[in-house]
Amino acid sequence: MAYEYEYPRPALTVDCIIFGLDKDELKVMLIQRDLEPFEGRWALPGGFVRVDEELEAAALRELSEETGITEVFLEQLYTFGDLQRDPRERVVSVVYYALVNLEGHKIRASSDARNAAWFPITDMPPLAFDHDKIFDTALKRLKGKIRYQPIGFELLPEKFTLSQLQNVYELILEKRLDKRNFRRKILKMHILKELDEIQQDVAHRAARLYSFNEKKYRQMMNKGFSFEI
Amino acid sequence: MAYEYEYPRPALTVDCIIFGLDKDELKVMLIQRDLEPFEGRWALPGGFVRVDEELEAAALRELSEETGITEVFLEQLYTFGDLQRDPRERVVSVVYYALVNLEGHKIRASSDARNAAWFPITDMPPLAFDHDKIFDTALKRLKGKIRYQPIGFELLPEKFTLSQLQNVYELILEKRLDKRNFRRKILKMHILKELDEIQQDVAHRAARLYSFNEKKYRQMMNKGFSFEI
DNA sequence: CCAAAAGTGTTCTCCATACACCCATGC
DNA sequence: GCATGGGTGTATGGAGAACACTTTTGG
Repeated sequence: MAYEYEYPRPALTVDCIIFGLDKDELKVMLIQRDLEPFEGRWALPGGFVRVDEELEAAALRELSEETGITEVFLEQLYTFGDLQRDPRERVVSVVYYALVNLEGHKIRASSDARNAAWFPITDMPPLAFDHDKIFDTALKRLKGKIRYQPIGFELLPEKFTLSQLQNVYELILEKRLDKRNFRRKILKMHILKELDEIQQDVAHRAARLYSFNEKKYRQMMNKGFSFEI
Repeated sequence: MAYEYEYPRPALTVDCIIFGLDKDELKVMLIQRDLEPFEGRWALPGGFVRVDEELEAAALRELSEETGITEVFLEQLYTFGDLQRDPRERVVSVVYYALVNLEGHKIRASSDARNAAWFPITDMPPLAFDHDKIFDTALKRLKGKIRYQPIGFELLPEKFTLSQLQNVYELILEKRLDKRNFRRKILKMHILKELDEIQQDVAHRAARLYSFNEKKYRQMMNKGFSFEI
């Protein structure tokens, strides 16, 4: 079956840039291409948007096909449309970024035959298409956004310690934070629920666990509260 | 000439939401549709992306065709792709927002037969398609962005008074600011050039004129300075 | 001389920052 | 008992917020 249009149309794809926290490292999921162009190169997962499919649904589908993840923080990043970004034809790509925790979910590396892997953001291979540019844009967005929206929690398991949370901020902002000041600041916001549980299986004093109180956060947002680290 | 594809493709458009400052009011440019669907309704200017045209170039072309403006602040806002946003067929729209000054440039209301006009953001008519949603998104972005990026200047003529600048912030943030604190804060950043000129033709004491020192701003940005109101 | 907006300093409060030691636990 | 990270308080400086009057100019 073929479709006819009066004017040529750009192709429309979605790509996903999936950030995952693995112990003390921030990583990105990449897929090794098995076809030309850029055969053998690593690339962001993505694919065509079906004509009867929402953009976000397409991103979720790609994400689920590649990683098996279903519940995840997902947000539109930017739309990339440079004329030469794909050597085959004009392709405009709406890019979403996702934040996941690699310990909480058991994430399979890949669901199909393609080779998929997590790469530390400090040690990325050269990417196919304009995906290096997309990666830079995503990282910049992440750095900006984490300071004034509570997305740091999305990278952690539901229950986490304050040190883990601080570690997320230090990784993304690329600077050391003062432990006492960080704790005072984040606790003063009253958006964390202090649990009656402690860390397990660590070779030192076990830390208290907290969870993000999203309901409270929404209530406070509606009253003009503004998150800021 | 017709083009064939194996799978149906969504159509791709750009829309522009153009904010203009007119005296003490923030306005948006709208175009009255002369065709179905939504005949007679007001809508954001926009049109199809040509297959050999950059996204931003398409936005600039629409903008120039509708307003005659060529040099203008333009930035990608978001990509809207809801299945039912256009009743005729699946249309994905990459939306850009622009900031212009209505006094500096002589902006014609419209270049073609279509009816175009500026509407105060506080008094908008119901819009065609999902353009109400786009408008809300744009306004939210503007409110967020103006606080930490120097885009307020884009709405003013090259030479402006501090009161005019304060007025821009008050309009967009929808709150009154203290005159002395505002002046102290903005001047302390050293990103304004104090000109040897004063306001003309006002029925009261004439204020000093300033201009935005973009070069200095860039230099400071590279040294880690961060703008914030 | 009146109306309208320009321009200007000080005080107080609060928050960000800097900083070091003892505690609990597992091995 | 030792290594490892957990957990805690205070002092200081700087920035934001609140606040009112005089000056300049045109009409």
